[in-house]
Amino acid sequence: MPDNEYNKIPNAPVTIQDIANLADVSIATVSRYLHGHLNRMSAETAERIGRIIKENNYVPNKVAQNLKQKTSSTIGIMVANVDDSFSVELYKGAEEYLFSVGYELVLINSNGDVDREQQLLTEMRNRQLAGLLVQPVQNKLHDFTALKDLGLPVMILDRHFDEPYWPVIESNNEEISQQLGQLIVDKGYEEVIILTETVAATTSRQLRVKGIQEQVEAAGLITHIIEVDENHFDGDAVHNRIGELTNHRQIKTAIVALKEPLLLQLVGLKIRKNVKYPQQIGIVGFADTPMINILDPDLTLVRQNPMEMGRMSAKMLVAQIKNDDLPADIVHIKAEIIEGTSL
Amino acid sequence: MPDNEYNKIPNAPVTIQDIANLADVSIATVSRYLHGHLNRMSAETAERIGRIIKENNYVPNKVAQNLKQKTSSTIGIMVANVDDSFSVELYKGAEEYLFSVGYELVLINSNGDVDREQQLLTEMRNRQLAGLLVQPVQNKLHDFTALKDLGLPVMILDRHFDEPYWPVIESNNEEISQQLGQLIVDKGYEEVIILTETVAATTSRQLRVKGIQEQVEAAGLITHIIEVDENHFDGDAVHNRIGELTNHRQIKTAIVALKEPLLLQLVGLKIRKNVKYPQQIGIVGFADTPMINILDPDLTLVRQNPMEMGRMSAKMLVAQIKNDDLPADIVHIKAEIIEGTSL
DNA sequence: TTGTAGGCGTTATCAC
DNA sequence: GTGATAACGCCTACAA
Repeated sequence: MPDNEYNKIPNAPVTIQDIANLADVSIATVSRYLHGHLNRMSAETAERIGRIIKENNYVPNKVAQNLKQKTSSTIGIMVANVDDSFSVELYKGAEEYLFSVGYELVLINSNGDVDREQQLLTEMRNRQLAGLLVQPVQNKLHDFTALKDLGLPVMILDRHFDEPYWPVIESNNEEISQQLGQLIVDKGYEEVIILTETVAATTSRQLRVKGIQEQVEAAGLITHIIEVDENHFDGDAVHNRIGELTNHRQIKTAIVALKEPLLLQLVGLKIRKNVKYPQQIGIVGFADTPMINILDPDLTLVRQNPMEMGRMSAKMLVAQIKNDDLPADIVHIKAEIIEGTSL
Repeated sequence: MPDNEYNKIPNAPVTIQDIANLADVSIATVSRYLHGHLNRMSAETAERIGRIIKENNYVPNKVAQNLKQKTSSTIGIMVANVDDSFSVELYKGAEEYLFSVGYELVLINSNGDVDREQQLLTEMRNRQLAGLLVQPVQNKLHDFTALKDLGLPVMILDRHFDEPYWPVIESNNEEISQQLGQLIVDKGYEEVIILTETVAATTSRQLRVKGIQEQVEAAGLITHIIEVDENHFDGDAVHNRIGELTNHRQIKTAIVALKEPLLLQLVGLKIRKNVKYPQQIGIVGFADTPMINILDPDLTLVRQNPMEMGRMSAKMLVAQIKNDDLPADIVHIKAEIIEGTSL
């Protein structure tokens, strides 16, 4: 049955064929028009096609385009935790750049769950994405090989694997932590408590602990690590543990929160327990949102630049897509220490 | 050229045709296998196909499936502002439900920009999405008609339009604001200051102001509205203005922040300026993240339930997709007042 | 139980 | 200048 009779269902999207029929040309000509090959047709034809496209509100079907072209202008970013503003900033940085160069960025959340990550990864495999930005949940990606086989351009954010395969964007975790350690030493602290989630789970935590310890222990200080579960934070327990470790605040101690939510908890404790900082106890932590400063402008903190990390990773991803080769292996985005009075 | 010779480029994704060749059956049989029609083939065939799919790590090409089926299992959610945890919670609630029923949810950010919203909307039109969740930036959607023509299932979150077309999920803004107004009256306040971004821009703000004013002015109190730009918050200016309005705290005044970031700013001011609350000045605000309570557990606040809003909207969207009809016009998700001591 | 073939909406290579 | 037409990978009547 020829297509130029009107047996369309209502709301059926208009196709290139519809436009061709209405304009009385072939779909090839319409396609040429759409791709700007206006020199290959008469001015009238072009005008007519243009008008009819406008009138009928025609937009090419991306799915068909993607199928044909075996790629799309959509890039995915799989973040570890949308609740974490760090992840959101990664998205924003990447999105800003990608939008400016004609890609769309689509976010999915592995929600800190490795199985979920695995599942989403397989689902993304056959999506005809142009590329993928991944902030892995842990130190390794499970579906590693499947992605490799696919030849899909990938960037790894905020973590790295033992065997690097894709380029990595990270904060200069070790370096900045050394600086922080040095600062703690310089300020005359006698002991250091590191408040963190399970250290072994991510490279960033490992590097931070390493950096701080190196510097601080070289100066003869003792470090303690308190590992907590962010989702079941027991303020009183932590407060008591800190009390024990500091011999009830007789020892001048710096407490370092390796992650913003933990720093927040610490600030909350400080307010509630009415502890006097930083005379005997100094606090400092990693934090990336401006918000925390609204609350306590005097906090000393280590500020990463997740937005820049997102932007840079997007640039490198596009480079991969275009050149089909890998730029650098690993790029460090500088974090900085903002000195307040809490340390 | 027949497809069963190996002229594939390396990394070319394996197709149903490849599997058919390797298994020595037709693609129809493989397709049947994939769709679980195992009764329509011999056990050996099924076993063989299954094995070969495993071995070759085959996953059907979603793009081709979508093109053929004219729909997909992907749902989009366009949020007004990823920086706002409210938007993120909407996403999470929707995602949780959709994931459980086999859809994927993909987030895009209009970033509070109506033009951006417009553009993304047109880009989404031809994406073969199964449905779309939208938290509009303002009281109206521009590309309204284009979406209508498409017959795409849509849910509107957190805003509503003058001419409702799609079902809406909202907080019970007016009702809860009336309750809040009553609470303020009951607590013996003499004046009310409402701190908000431009009221006219969104229905939720309008309804909140309306609810509070109704209740409070019925009791003879005066209300003042301070409209600020969240992104250029001038703490000192707001502090001074509050000072003027309260005759330098001689008048017992309740300050209501209509949005979490503004409440945060208020708390920040309170800390920095060392103002004594709530003897003369009470503060209360809309806030949705638990975080704010870590900082100040004594805050009285209005907590919406964005996660439930996301979940409910997702359910209703799926209902639309399945039944092709609209459930209810508008659903209100209850907010609640958490009483602390700050008001 | 299994295969053939047409079509989903595009793109692009040929022809004319 | 313009139009057929063969893919892209998959689904699904309809045959066999």
